[in-house]
Amino acid sequence: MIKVTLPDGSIREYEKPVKALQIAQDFDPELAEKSLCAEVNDKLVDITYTIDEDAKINFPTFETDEGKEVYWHSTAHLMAQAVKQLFPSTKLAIGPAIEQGFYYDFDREESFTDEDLQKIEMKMKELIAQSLPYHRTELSKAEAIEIFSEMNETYKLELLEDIPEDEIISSYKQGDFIDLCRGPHLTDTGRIKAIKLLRTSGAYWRGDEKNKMLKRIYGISFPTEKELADYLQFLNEAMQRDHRKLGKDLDLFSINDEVGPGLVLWHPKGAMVRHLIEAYWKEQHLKKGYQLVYTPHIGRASLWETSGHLGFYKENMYSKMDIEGQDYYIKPMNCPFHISIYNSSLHSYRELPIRLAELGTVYRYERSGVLHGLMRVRGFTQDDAHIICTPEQMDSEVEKLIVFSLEMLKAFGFKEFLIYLSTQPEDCVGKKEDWDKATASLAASLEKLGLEYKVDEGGGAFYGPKIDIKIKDALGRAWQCTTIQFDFNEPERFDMTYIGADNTAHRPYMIHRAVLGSVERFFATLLEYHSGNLPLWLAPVQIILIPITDAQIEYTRKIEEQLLEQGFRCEFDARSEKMGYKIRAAEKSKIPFMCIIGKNEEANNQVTLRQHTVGDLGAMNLEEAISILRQKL
RNA sequence: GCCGAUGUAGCUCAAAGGUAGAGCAAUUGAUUUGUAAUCAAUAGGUUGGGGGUUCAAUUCCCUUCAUCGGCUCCA
Repeated sequence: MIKVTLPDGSIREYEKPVKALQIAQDFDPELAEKSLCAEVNDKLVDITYTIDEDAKINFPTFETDEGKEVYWHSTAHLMAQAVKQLFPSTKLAIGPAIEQGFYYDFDREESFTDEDLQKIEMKMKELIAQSLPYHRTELSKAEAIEIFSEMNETYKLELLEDIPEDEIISSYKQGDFIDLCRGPHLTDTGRIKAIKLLRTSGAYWRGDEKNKMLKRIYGISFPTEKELADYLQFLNEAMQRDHRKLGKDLDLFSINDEVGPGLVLWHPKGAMVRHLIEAYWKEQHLKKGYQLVYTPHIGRASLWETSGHLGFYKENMYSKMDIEGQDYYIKPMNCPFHISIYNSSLHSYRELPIRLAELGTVYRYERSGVLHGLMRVRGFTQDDAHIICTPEQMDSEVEKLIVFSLEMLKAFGFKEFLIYLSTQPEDCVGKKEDWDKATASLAASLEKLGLEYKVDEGGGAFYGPKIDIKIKDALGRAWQCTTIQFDFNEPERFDMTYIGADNTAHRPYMIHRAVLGSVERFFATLLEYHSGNLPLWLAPVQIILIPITDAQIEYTRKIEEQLLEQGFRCEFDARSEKMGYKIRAAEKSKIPFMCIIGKNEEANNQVTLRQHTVGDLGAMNLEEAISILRQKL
């Protein structure tokens, strides 16, 4: 007798071993139709899997992450089959499902062209029409090696080497195509309804740039054409809200060839937004007990030797410059300067924690291929601070910091965050017990605050563990903003001390932290998040004044004066164009409010307000208009 | 840095081995307009840079720079 716990919690008993699919059909025929695989005791298996003992069972559909993963993974196999049929000499590497779709890496001399992709897509559709079953075979390692060496799939053999001798290895076969794979898979290729190959790229074998560069094809698939069309539409919309496009359209910033790649020119409107972000940032930091500092952009080589940057960070630093025979470097980080400020005088434990904050512009070498709009640049401004505290203060400082960071991000409208805790890497400085203590402190704070987070095992900096908070861009790519990092390295190197209650010198703890991360990246994410429709308090131009005819220019000027007096940022469209034209222009430049003034308004001493994307709010007197505006601030 | 694609007017895009064209934006003039484009005229480009092939290159080839999509790395 086998007891099966069904998705709704009920239990059904079977006399004999039974296939998952059968259970699904008995439970809910509609679900059985839609289920892509089975989840037996929290392990994903084929829907054809036979259950021979008591089990808890679930049936993931495409609506679930597990279902999508299986669906896309099977599509990756299908694509590989098509590629092998069209280009038989191609060797297979790996082909997993990813967050949005799947890819497969191939070893082939030639690159895949757009025409190749089309051919592959056509071939995939043929194979879909044949509804080829995905057939699972379990093998010993020796058998697997035999099969894949016969096929000369050297990458698969390399993968096999890493699998322990006694482990059961599985392969999946559909039609004439066989692949080393853990599974599970769909029942057959006919389950895949709508496919699209999206792009090609290069990718190193096993992600290591010392290895051969393979040819990767990315694609996606869906159970219906409609879902595919929706997804392509989403990609299209994402393009519209790309910060690089918005930056150009709204004249916020540019990156100029002659100035240099990765170096940002902030145009007046972008600079206004940045100013507003920074002003808010400063205000908040002062409220939280931070002290503002300013530090130079370059420092002597000896400073960077003391800090250790010339040892461990040299690859990201620009080459030295010579000043009267002395070597100087442009700063990739602000910490040595902040520490120098701390070290400029003696500190008592009573002064701690000391929190030194600076919007510090740093320059880091980034390889040309990684630059990306404002998200990855070579010169950027960190909203940096260093918290120097006693070991006892560490917990409460970390906790305050997490709360503060989330508050700040929420103030700009962000609601969803990805939080990571990165732990001790192999190469690192500091004692293990310090690491454990600091890591535990970070984890404890996150848990105390009830925040969900992922642990990035060994992902810490070499000088300490850290918490990172990431925000997603328009395409769902996550970008790091907040980082809270312990530092066991620099307090030692700079011999930082404070005088304790016992009147002897002690080594303080130091936390590096950036809440927004970099102003450039944060600004970009902010733009994408709001699709360029910045909240009123951040909009570079808040109100555009639109006189309907020249006759109202004088009256409109008076209104403008009063709005400016009230602290609003205004623009005036005095062109001799029709109102509709000016409204269109204002809508396109995403100005939050329009103040439209014709002869009626002037006669009644009123203004007409129109809100961006909302429309006409009607005529009212100026006081009313101002109170509406104030409410939106 | 590596793999691939791209680079034409401020923006979006055409064309083609015989020295480039449109729409929008800009400028000027006319128009004085009631909630997403009034009309006309003008101006704007050594087709990213350098080199080569050719009688002729913006087009073909090489090289270099930059951008885009990834890999790798990170704020």
